[in-house]
Amino acid sequence: MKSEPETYSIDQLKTDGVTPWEGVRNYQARNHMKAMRKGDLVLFYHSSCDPAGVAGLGVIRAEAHPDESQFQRGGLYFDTKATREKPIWYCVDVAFRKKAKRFVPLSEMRADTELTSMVVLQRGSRLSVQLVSEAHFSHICRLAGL
DNA sequence: GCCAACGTTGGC
DNA sequence: GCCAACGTTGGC
Repeated sequence: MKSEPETYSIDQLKTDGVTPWEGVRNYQARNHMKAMRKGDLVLFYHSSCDPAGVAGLGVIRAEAHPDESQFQRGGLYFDTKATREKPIWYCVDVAFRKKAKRFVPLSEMRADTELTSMVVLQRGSRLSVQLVSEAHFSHICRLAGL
């Protein structure tokens, strides 16, 4: 799961303990969240910053439920087409698990032949919620000391 | 249903 | 700040 640290960082998650992953407004990303199950592990990726990369580990605390921000009129994530009866956007609750002992920068991931097929490294990959294979996941965890 | 225009993402 | 990639919108 990607987040701009200026908006929401791994340190903020550590402070909060758990947070609803609100504001995702992309159907594919939403569907990835709907597929998540309690206890699933999450790589927390810092995007649009220097350096970008994997900053830590989260765990799914609650499965997909309606994203409250879609109902907040005037709010950044308000959606006129969404109703309580028929919500459009969903979010999962993500709990803090661990901060990377070693931050894994994107540049290092790109240089790593084990990770060449990882979704986040593909050209134009902008999805904020992506599937990570077991192999890539454990490799990143090794690099990060997680 | 096509596709141009536009907005957003996010690395560089 | 640039720009490629890509999703969405809306006219036709």
